[in-house]
Amino acid sequence: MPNILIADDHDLVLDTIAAYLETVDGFTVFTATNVQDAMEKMRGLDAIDLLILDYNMPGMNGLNGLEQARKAFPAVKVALMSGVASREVATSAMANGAHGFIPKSLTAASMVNAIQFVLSGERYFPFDFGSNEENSKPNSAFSDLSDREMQTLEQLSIGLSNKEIARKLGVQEVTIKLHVKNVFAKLGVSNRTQAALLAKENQLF
Amino acid sequence: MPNILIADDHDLVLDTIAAYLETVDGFTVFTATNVQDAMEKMRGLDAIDLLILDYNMPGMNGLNGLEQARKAFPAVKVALMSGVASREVATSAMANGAHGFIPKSLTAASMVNAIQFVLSGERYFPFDFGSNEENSKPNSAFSDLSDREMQTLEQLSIGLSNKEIARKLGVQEVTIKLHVKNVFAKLGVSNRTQAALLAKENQLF
DNA sequence: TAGTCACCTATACTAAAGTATAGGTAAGCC
DNA sequence: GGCTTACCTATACTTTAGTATAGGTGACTA
Repeated sequence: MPNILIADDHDLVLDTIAAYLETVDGFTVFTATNVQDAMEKMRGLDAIDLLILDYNMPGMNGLNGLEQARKAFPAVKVALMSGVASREVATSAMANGAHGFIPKSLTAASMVNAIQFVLSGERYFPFDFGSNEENSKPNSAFSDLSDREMQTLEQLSIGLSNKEIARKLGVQEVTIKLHVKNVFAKLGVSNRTQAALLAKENQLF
Repeated sequence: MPNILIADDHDLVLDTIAAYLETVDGFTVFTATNVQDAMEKMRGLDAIDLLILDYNMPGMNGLNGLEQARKAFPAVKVALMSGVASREVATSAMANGAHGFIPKSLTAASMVNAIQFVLSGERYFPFDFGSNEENSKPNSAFSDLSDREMQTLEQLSIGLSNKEIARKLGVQEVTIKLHVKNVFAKLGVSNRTQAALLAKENQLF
């Protein structure tokens, strides 16, 4: 019953996935090799239930391809697929209207499950995805911080001013300014907003 | 093929879900009405592939029941099910070794999908779960922003300075300062860091 | 046509943020 | 004892951030 259009510039990947999906239930699978090709075939076929887009593909330009497809065919469910994308990319894809994100590390059976999820109206996001790399990177940067610098960063990440932080930690404002400067240097950022965002992204507090 | 033990203290819920799952493929379903009952039946049956625990059930004590089951039967996959739990509870359940979290708001078909996901070795977590309450509040605040104010907030949320934002939007720095001030007032914050964090929390960009 | 709203700019100012340099204290280590 | 490190403070300075007030444009609307 469901018609699926899958777009990937690697023919080998495209063909094997398409072949596998064809063996499932009543899936009918169409293929494309880039975004423009996909859009044209969407217009031609007119009965696609799910569009699967490879993230690293000519015409995608980050999430532009996703946006483009969503605008042109608001009724069609769109899932992104990638072998390399970061968790950040994946979540922002979901935030931008994707109905699912399919990492290529999924088993074939799980991929079918994910697709059926999306087809049934749910949204699919792999729970474990990307929690490894990003939990190893930050530690190396944040672990350089001394105790006081960490405390300063914590208060800074609530949006407090230097003066407020100073009062809270029981020291002079100049001292906080010093800590703040050191935190910037160690984290490689250039102002407090960036520092706060970095801390938030790595869920330090 | 797969044997499933489902535990819930509401007989009506328990029976209907069990009956529905029995109709699927080759599922064999067993039932229990509390944690102790479930543990005893696990020992007796000895061939359970998946244990589904209701979060609000005698003997659960928050996530204690989950922990108990995980320790006694490390090889058995455990999923939590709940109609009321917060997103926080759900994520901490996952962090404590649950293989899946099933909100009772799922459709029956989606529940089967989720179960099959877990049975195949993946972990399932509903993507949208708990994002309603927290996304309803902010919209009322953020929707007050004009186009330019929204664009300013977006750049501000990357950690750019007023000067950089001005260059990027092709206007004078004073203009950005004006927008920034208005954004603060509309969002009810007192500096750019707080504004950026608020935007991040609500996943605006 | 008068009113409203979003937008942009200008001038002027106060407050905070951020940088730089110097120096002092205490604790731990080879 | 000399060395390092984390910590705190001081003075002095430049740069942003943030506030306030005033004015101009164009678009849309009662």
